[in-house]
Order: sequence, then structure tokens, then C-alpha cells
Amino acid sequence: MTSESHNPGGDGSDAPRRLNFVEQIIEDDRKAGKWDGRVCTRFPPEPNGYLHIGHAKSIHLNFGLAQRYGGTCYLRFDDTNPIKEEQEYIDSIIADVQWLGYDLTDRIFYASDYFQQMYDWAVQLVKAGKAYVCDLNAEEVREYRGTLTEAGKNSPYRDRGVEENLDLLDRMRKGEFPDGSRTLRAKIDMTSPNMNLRDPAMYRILHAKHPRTGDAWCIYPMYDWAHGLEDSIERITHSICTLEFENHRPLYDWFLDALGIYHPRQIEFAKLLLNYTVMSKRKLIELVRGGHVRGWDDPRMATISGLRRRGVTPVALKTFCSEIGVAKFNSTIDLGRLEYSIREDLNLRAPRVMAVLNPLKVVITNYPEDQVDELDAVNNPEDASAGTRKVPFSRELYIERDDFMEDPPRKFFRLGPGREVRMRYAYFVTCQEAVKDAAGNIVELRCTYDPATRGGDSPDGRKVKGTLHWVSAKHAVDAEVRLYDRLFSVENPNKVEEGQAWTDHINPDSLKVLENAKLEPNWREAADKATWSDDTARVQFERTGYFALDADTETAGKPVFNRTVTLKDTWAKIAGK
RNA sequence: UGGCCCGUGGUGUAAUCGGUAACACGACUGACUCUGGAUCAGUUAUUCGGGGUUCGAGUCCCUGCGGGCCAGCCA
Repeated sequence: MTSESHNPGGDGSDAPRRLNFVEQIIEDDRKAGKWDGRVCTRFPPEPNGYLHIGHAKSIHLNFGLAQRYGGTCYLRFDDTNPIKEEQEYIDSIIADVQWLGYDLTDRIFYASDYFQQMYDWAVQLVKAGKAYVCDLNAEEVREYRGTLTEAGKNSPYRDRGVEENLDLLDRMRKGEFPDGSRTLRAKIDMTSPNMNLRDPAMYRILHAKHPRTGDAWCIYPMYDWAHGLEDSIERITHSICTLEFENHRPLYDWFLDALGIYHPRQIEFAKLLLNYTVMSKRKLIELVRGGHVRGWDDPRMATISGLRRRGVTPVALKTFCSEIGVAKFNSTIDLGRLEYSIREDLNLRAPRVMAVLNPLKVVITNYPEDQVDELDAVNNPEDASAGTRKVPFSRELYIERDDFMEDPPRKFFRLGPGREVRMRYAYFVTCQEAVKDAAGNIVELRCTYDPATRGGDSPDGRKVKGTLHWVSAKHAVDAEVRLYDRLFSVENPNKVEEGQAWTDHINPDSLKVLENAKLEPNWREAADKATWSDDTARVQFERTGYFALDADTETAGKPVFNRTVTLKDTWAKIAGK
């Protein structure tokens, strides 16, 4: 699949897409003959949570780069902190990357597999006088570190002899000391304006069981120490990370240079920010644990598993990632942009079906009691090969409540008293009467139809302003439909006022469950006209949106659908004004 | 009163290294339409400010302003 490297959604020409700044760097490096022109990248998540759409951007960047330049991209778990990491997260991350469509065969690595090598290198640095065991506790280290504007002070343990350091490090590893009592530190510069260079910790003591190494270790490497080594071991050429690691690059380089080992190039880019959503793992985890959503894969979550359950396709996610670009500027992408990519893909591929979400009964008074018409309906107007299906029409139908107004305003093209509209693929129908209950609610419409308009066209050339979707009452299949809206009611949920919590901005109407939806009987036949890489059934309910069949269907006793995204709705826009 | 990074229409990203600021999304018109969808045509709007170098600056230099990141034994 190379289409992504060509002008996606661009001017229609075959001209190669303009390079982003990372590609520019890589091409320059290749021209300069670095790493023999090889390109090897990696996506290095810590398995301490589920992946979200921001990770999708990074995955797409890293795997995409490898694809583009004929290189390789690995999935590497940066599992250096056993306190936060779990096997469940490892499994979910692998599943998510595969779902996106990337081949992981022989490409999954773990930082924990390199622990011994890392330790040997640490010994090497101690021997070279470039690292030392420090007995300061966490609070003391903080005091010695100084501040952003004041230099730090050297640790009193900084000038220990090599032999003593070696002995202490060995005993740290053997478990002779309690957690937090000592660290191994790099000997760099306590006066550096870059805080990361003020003798950063390389190892801390953690008597914790690691998901993969168990109790083999009680000292664990810090990110800065470990990450470059991992990259070096795997012969990564371009180590791509987010902007907040920019200040860490001098340290990344320092460790590799001090060791004199293979040295990749770190490049930083701006991570994805989306409005109306939260993206940090901490907040995502809080949404789940706080019961604000049903789980990591709740369709309102920005997690990859949530988007998947919502019905978003890997293709849509990847075009989205291509089109937002890669840069060093911290920007926020409009959610509408993601919706656009989703509609763009689903419009082409999703079979159409008629479904009434909020049913209102319609009786066609001049239609014979026991008659049934089988009408032809197009499965996908964007794809002739999807064919047609039969839809039954009878005396009693359901239409959408929103498609009738007793006192219609200007520009409302749907049903009203005395108005004629088309029932899609069926007949022209005229509303004669709205039947109300004692409370004044409309409970039924009495209409007449014109038999001459069978199929949906009038032989006398009569035009009609509106076309409605409908379902034959006696053929209808009951369904549950879940309508989702943005999880937050404010553009930036991270910004909180004094005395408020970010969770206060959760949109109370982000989920609306419709228990009483009506589906046309042949929906499954139509749905099966399309195949999807993940076997999720996706359809368009005509005039309302794109929907995906939820796994809860198994236990619900009727089909359960998640609304992935609405159709563009210009009437809603007009009505809103 | 530290260091590093970044400022291009409403939004996001380009402009191949100094040579006519473009593409996409959005918004707004109109055409077409058996989905108020899709499609098609069109309109709108851009280089943070101030200096400087140059025939010529979004691009280079200086300066101001604005934003982001950094004081975990997290990643």
C-alpha cells in the first residue's frame, strides 16, 4: 500500500506529496550516506495503558516512514517501570497496531530483554568514571538539583572511587538495599542549564515483580538511560519521539557517546491534540476507573479500541493521520477533521440500509390491507457492484418522527399536513391527518399513496421536495441504536477553572440509547455486500449516518448499533439558525 | 531573574534551501440529485510586530511580542 505517499486528497495529480520535516531529514541523511541509506524506526510504547489516536499518529509516522523508504519498523515495549505496567496493556497494544494494518511478524521487542546488556554498559560507565552510586534520598536529590535559574550542587557521593562504586552497584543489583535508598547516577554537570544533564539517575531500586522478567531484577533503568541503548541495540536509524523529549536529546547523545556505541538520531515532532477530547493516559485511565465511560473501548473514548468499536476504519484513521501532517508546532486538530476522513471512507464502502431511529407510525389508508410490494433498493450508489436488494412495502410503515411537522417552517421539505413526499424506492405519499392522543402527542399519521408512482417516480412528471426513509411495520426488525456525541462539551477539557475538575466538562448527552429502532428486514444481506479488514459490519442508515454492529448484539437478543458518525446535515444547520 | 523549541487564511499543512504564498478542511454561493448524503462549479480569507541585508525576504540577520517544554528514583 503506497497510496499514502502520494498526494492524499490533494490536487488529483500523481505528484509525490511534499515532504514533511522528518522525511526531509531522512532524505538528507540518505544523501549524506548515513547508515548506508538504511531506514529503521520503532514505535516504543510503555505498556501502562491503552493506545489512543495520538499514538496512531506516531505509529502511522514510524511504520509509514519504514514503508516509504523500504526499511523496517519495530514495535518495542519500553517496559522499564514494572510498577505501572501490565500484560493486559501489552496484549491490547499488539492488537491495536495489527488492527491498524501493520505486520508485526518478528518485529515485537521488549526493553526488558536488554536489561543485562544495559547493566554491563552501566558497569562500563562506572569504570570510566562517568557514573557513580549516590546515597542521597529522593528529597535530598531534589535539594541538590537546584532550580531552573540556580545551579545545582554536587552530591557528596559524587567522587567515590571506582571500586567502591562497582561494589555498591553490584550490591544494589543483588537486592541488599531498600527501595529509594540509592541510585546510580551519570556524572555530567550539576550546573548545566539543562536540568536533564544535572547528574541524572540511571538506575533506581525497585523491588517489584516485572510482567516479563519477574523477580530477576530489583534495579530498573530510567528512560533516559535505557531508551538510547534500546535504539542502539536494534540499530534504529531515526528515533522519533514527541516534542517534550527535545530537552532530553543532549542526554540521549551523551550516553551513546560515552559508551562509544551505535548512535541513532533522535527527532522530535508535535504530538496530536484534538479538541473536545482528552488524550493523556492519566485522564483516559481516570475516565475508565471513575466510571465515566464503560471501559477502555467505550466508543466515546479517543482510544484506538474505542474508535474501533465505534466503527471507525483503519483506512479512515490512516488518511486522517496523513492529512494532518507532521510538524514541530503544537497545534490542535478540529474533531470535524477526523469525522471528514471517516465519512470519506465510509461513503465509498458502506452499504445503505433503511432504519428508523425514532419511529412514528404511518397508515396508508388507500393501500390494501394484506398487500405487500417488493421494491428494488440500491445497496450503494457509490458502488454499482454492490447490487440491489428487495424492500417490502405494506399498509403500515414507520417513518422518523423528525420527518413530520404539524406546522412546518419554510425550507422544511418533509411531511406535513396535506404535503406530498416520496417514500424512498416506493411511492409518493400525501399526509391527510395527524392522529393525537389525549395529551396532544402525535401518535400516528394517516396518509394516502399514489399507485402510479411505484418505484418512486411520477409518470406525470410531478416533483416532490422530500424523500423519506421508512420501514414496513410488519416486516421491521427491532434494534437498539446508540448515538454518540463528543465526550466533552468544551473545546479544551484540559483547561479548568478554579475550583473545578476537568471531569466537570463531560457532556451529559454523549450517549443516547434508542431501544426502539426499526430496521428493514434485509439489512444483513445488504451489510454483507461489503467486507472490512476487521470483519465489523458497517452500514449507512440512509439519511442519518454510519453505524457499526456492536459486540453486545450477541447478548442483547437484537442487533445493537453504534453510530460512528452522522451524515452531513445541512437541514440541521438551517434549523439551528 | 536559566536553557531549548516554535509562530504562514477560521483550522491544519506546504512553498525542494532568497524568486508570482499553495493544498486540504471549514464557511458562504450556485448546479445536480429518489439520501437536505455524495458529486460538480465558484467565492472568501494567510506570512506575529519593528528594524536590517538584498534587485528581490515566509525563508537570512537583529530585536520585541506570543506560545510550548524542563526542577520524577515516570515515560
